[in-house]
Amino acid sequence: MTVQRRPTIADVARHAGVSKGLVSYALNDRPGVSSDSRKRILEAASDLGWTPSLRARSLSTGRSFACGVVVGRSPDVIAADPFFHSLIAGLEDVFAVSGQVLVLAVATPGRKEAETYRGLADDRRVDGVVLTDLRAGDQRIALVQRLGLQAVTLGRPDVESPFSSVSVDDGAGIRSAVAHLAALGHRRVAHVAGPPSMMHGQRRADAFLAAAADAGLDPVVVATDFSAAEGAEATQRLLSGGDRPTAIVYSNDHMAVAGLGVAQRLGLRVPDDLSITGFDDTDLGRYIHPSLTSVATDARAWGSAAGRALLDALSGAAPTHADLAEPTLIIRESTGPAPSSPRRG
Amino acid sequence: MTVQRRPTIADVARHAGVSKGLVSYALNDRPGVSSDSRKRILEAASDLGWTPSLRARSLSTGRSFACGVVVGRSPDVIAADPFFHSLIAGLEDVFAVSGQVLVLAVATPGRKEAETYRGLADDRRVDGVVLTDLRAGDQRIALVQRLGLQAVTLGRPDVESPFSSVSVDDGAGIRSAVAHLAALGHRRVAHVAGPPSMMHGQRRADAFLAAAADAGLDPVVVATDFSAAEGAEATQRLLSGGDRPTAIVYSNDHMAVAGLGVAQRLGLRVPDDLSITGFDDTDLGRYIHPSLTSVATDARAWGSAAGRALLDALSGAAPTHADLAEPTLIIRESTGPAPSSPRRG
DNA sequence: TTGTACGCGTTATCAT
DNA sequence: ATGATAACGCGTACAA
Repeated sequence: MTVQRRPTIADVARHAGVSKGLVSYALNDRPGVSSDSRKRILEAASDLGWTPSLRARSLSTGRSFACGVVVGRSPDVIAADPFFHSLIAGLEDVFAVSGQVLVLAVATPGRKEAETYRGLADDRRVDGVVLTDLRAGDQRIALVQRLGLQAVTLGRPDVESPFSSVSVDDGAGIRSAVAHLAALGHRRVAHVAGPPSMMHGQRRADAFLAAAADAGLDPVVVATDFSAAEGAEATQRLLSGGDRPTAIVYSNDHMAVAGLGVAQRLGLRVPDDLSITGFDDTDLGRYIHPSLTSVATDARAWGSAAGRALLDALSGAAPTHADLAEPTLIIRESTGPAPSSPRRG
Repeated sequence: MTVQRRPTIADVARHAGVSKGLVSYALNDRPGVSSDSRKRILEAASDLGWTPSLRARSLSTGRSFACGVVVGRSPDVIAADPFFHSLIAGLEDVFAVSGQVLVLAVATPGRKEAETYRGLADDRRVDGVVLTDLRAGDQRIALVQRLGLQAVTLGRPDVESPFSSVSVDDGAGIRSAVAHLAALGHRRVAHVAGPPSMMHGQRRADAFLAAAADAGLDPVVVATDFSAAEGAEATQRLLSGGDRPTAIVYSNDHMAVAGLGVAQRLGLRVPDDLSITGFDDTDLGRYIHPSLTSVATDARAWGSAAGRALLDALSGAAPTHADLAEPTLIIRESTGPAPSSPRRG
């Protein structure tokens, strides 16, 4: 009675009457194997049901066959952001079919981001990482490079980077929102932005100001940390000030929903007194009342594009810079004609 | 000029003047090493800055030092559920300090759940998994056991299980919501439930019915898939029917917010005409108008308790069954006194 | 084409 | 009781 043991490469070699090394060559489709031996080897392998051992391969190649995402945002902010789930689903779409695995690490106040990357790198728990929420002068790029990891950035960094990037022109999304509002007759428009330290926060704010200038509008921008709390607070400030905007463009849906709550609490009707737009087109926006006009990006497609770019880089490809389809504005009930000005009414 | 190379156990052995094997024994605190040698070995290791190679250890022990979470819900449903982020943060709190890594896998319609578990298991990408969203007669328990993985379940399964479980009495949360509504004078109350196939969906529905019976209320339950879309649809049905409820208890916040939208669209005032309660106490509930009365659970604590239980199991501990603190009802603006009945008004 | 050394920690076996 | 030695896992790379 023989113990059920997983077949090793040595078993295959014995079975095919060749050496271990040759088996490895044959199975990796490399030259230097006669077609006769190759056939015998492949046959033996399939006879025995052999599959390579991940851990042995890992030891001899130094690769881990895993990629990582480090979540650096505070749990509260990220917890409510559907973007990440979609992104991760997109990454998984790609990783799953290529034998990679996705490692998710959370940087906490206690364990800083840099340490988290270092931890993943010095055990080489991952071969590469996806850098999300790019920041101005992002230190992580140099860090990750120094740690010897591959990476792909979501969006083009503003610093020198040896890594591929996959970008979405979220500025275009903001521009279409502003154009939509301008066409509806709004003049005094506000933007509840993300933090200027985050590139997409800043990029959207820049796009907002540029689009407002183009349309000859009177813009105002308030920065937040992307959380519902700060979104609500910013809205409160904007609406209780003297020269109140008639439209607010939010940098994400989450803040837009919170802002809607604030407006309603102040007795303003949306969109009659105030138009609002979100960003991300989350599921919920469709069902609230009024339903939310929002900029739709395809986070899942973004994730799979990023995953592919990372895998390419891991197999030695040169860095590339891909631009995904422009986001589109989904117009719903939360935007409407600007209220006629008090002077005219 | 010598190449900078990571010190191996052989280097430590040479440095300490002993054999490789003895070094391993010493470093793993195993008997058979004289205190003198042990001291020399530990010194040599720290001199050289030696740390064990994860991949070598992995190869020789067969462990991967990673744990997995397989997300089985459809991306749309999960994308909006903050529960997972908090859960994962809690798991990471524990894993990070114990050298484990969290592997996140997403089961898609294309790649079924069972295959996903199998994929993780036969390369032994993970040593154990966290089973979330337990289902009635959950097949995954037998599957995971057959695959030779350790596991911990979130909630007690209704089938024989060799694994530890960590539970939250979400039924108590629902009961407190129903009691709150009963105290406000509501008689005709509805529950927009999760799917009966999911244990927490069913458990909450059961708790709702039991609590309603206790309070002598007139209950109705509608099952959904936990999505905003079905939550909205269920609400529409409930509110356009003849004997309309004066209060709706939702099985999650997401559906409650969608339901709120539907009610407002129908011209109902919340809470004057209709009271609603959510479950999870998500961030957003605080900021919408009216703010949402909701059952608060501590998903992060749940995650870390589950993580600890899994690690214990991996180091050979017997299965345990832990119950976490009961969820609490956070009362906000979306619940109020029952409208006086038409007959009396 | 083939045999063999290598990567590296763990553990079983054997010697003192 | 201590310690050394060698086998093990398994794919890869290189010299023969």
